[in-house]
Amino acid sequence: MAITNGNGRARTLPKRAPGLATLEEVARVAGVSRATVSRVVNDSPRVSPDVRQAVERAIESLGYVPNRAARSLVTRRSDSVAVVITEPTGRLFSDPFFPRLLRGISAELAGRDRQLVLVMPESAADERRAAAYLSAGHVDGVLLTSLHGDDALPRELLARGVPVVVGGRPIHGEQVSYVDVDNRAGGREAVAHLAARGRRTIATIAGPHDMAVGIDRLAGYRDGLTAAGLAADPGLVAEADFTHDGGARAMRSLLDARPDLDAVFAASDAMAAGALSELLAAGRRVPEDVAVVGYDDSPIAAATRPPLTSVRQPIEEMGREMARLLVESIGRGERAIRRVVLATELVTRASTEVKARH
Amino acid sequence: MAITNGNGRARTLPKRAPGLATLEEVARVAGVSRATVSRVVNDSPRVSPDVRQAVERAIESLGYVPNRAARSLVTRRSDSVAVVITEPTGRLFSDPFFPRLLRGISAELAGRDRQLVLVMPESAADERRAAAYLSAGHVDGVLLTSLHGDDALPRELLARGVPVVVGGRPIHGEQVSYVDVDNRAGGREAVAHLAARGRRTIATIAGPHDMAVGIDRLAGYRDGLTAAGLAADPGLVAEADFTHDGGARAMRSLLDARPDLDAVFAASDAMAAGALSELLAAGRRVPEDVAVVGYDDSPIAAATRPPLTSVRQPIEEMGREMARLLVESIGRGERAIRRVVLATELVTRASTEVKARH
DNA sequence: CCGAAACGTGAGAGCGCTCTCACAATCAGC
DNA sequence: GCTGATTGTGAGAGCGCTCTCACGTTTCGG
Repeated sequence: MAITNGNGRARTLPKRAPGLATLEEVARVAGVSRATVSRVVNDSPRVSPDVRQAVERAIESLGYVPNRAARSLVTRRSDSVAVVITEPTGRLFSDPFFPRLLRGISAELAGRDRQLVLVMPESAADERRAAAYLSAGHVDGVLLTSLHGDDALPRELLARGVPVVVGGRPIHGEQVSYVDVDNRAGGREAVAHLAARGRRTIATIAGPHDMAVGIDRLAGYRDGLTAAGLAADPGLVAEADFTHDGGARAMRSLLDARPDLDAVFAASDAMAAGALSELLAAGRRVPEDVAVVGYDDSPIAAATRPPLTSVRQPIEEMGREMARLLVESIGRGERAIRRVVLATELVTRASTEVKARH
Repeated sequence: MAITNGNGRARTLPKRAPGLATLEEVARVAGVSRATVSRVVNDSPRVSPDVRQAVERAIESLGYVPNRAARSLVTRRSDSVAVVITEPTGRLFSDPFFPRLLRGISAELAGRDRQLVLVMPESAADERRAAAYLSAGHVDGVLLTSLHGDDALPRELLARGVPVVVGGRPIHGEQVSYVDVDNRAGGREAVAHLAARGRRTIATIAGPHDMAVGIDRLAGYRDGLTAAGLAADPGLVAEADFTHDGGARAMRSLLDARPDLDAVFAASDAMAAGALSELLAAGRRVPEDVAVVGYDDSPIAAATRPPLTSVRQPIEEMGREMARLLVESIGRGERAIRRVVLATELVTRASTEVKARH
């Protein structure tokens, strides 16, 4: 008879799955104590070689796997790390940033035998719940991505003593470890590339001013202008929201303000694609009349006509680095702040290269 | 002095984080027994209203959060669910399928108070490790996506008694619960749309023959031809690998075989975009000479010129449904096989609509 | 108004593990 | 050969929780 409690779960204790031995059983088979088996399992050096071998054989024959819950209970470690992705919209779906980042994180954590717990709050209520969950010590550390400027989560977690590593420079200079790509250098390089090809009136479609990527890529654009000896003009700067349509709108306003522009650097490929559509609709040839550079080197960049020159970021690497920093910080138990900035790379395609005439 | 064991972790037991009360403390504050607090926490009906209220007040004042490890240890439940994403390449990065799916899964699990453990094996060794991990009872159930035909994982897990729900119809008709979108109906609808606009020589760029999505969308294409009274011609069918370049190559061979074709249905937006580039390069006008339909309704579809008519899939919904099926199956403890197929929707854009002349 | 059933609560065991401590055996130094 | 350190091992406590069982109290039919 199935009696259920308030949760609708069966009340009777399920039996341990067959084949799942306990430390106790391994100890009996190996003819040693539980403590010794535990030492073997945890790689303690204080075990004699022959005993170790006997235990390993017993483990093998019983297919023993440690019970994480029991271990967690006593060590007060969960050996799991949360990845929090709070993305209202846009970037989450418009390019493969998150899958790549997750892949990098996952690869690094798997190698260190840590679970990856994914948290994707959608509403403010979700975020509250997530914060409570993360603060409750259910995970050993937290990886945060795409903070919006006023995000209190990292502060809260740090205050609770939960190790945190952020992906992307936090905008308000919070005292927290982070890994970022060198967005500023990427922007600078993009503009240098355009200037080297003779472009003199280089516009930019910047990302939102309240996101570090938006700010940094714009700063890089300005650096690039300065380096090339070109004048900055507010009429050459438009802001959009990283989306295709936003990019198209921004392009329209740039064309209104400066019909003479001969290049555009967009802070995302989606925006660059939108700008490209708009340029072609306005009768400009790309790259002959206007060269276009995107950012992210996403699949969109290869799919447009002409394909887009774009700034590639080492996203998997960023994920790996985040995981590495976090696990090290957990292991050491210290809370030193570390910052890692990874280099970008410009990928050249037809949107900036005028074919030689012959 | 920091003494560390073989793991390089601090040996001394960390103190429980301040503010993290135990059941015991709550019981003391509320003036009841541990068992009663447990009942309140677990929504047992057998608690009198006044006692319940007292306990809830104590929980509130102490900021009590149950320790999952301790609970898991006794219930033999982890209240966590693994999501396994095994994607050699391509789909993981070419469209936002996985982020959306994860979002759907995450939303559903959060509402049911379950953790989402993400597993992304990259190598065969990773997969072995993942299989061992998942079989060891560390999670209550497993959500699998994008199986390659010969994947033994679902069988293994089922044999171990681990509940499994698969995303996407398994190709070999495995006896396993799954959620899929109606790829066949989507293909049929795409072709019907083209036929209704007077297209008579409709080609298709199919996905790989060893993936259910490839097979089903092609079957839908054939259904559509039959329904429209059009003849099937092997020269109108090309196979590609879901990528942009693959789509372009397939388009080239289709144009060679049937230069008279007036429409193409591609089984992914990336392939449709590749086909589009190729068509334009070959001097065909889209949609005037050749109409193009993609699949997935990904950002690529909106970014091409002209934008692509495409088949939209309810991906978040699919994730939610997968999570729902899994959690229900865990809760009931039964292993009945369930199948859910979700409807698609055709999103019409300029690649199939010739503007009326005036 | 009595006995039985239903209800609300507490005591206590024990989930599987790690870690401290105690102790026996071995080793080194003189 | 004795003392003292070092090493390998086991006994045992206890992490925080859930669940069974026992028991006192209320409810209710006859």
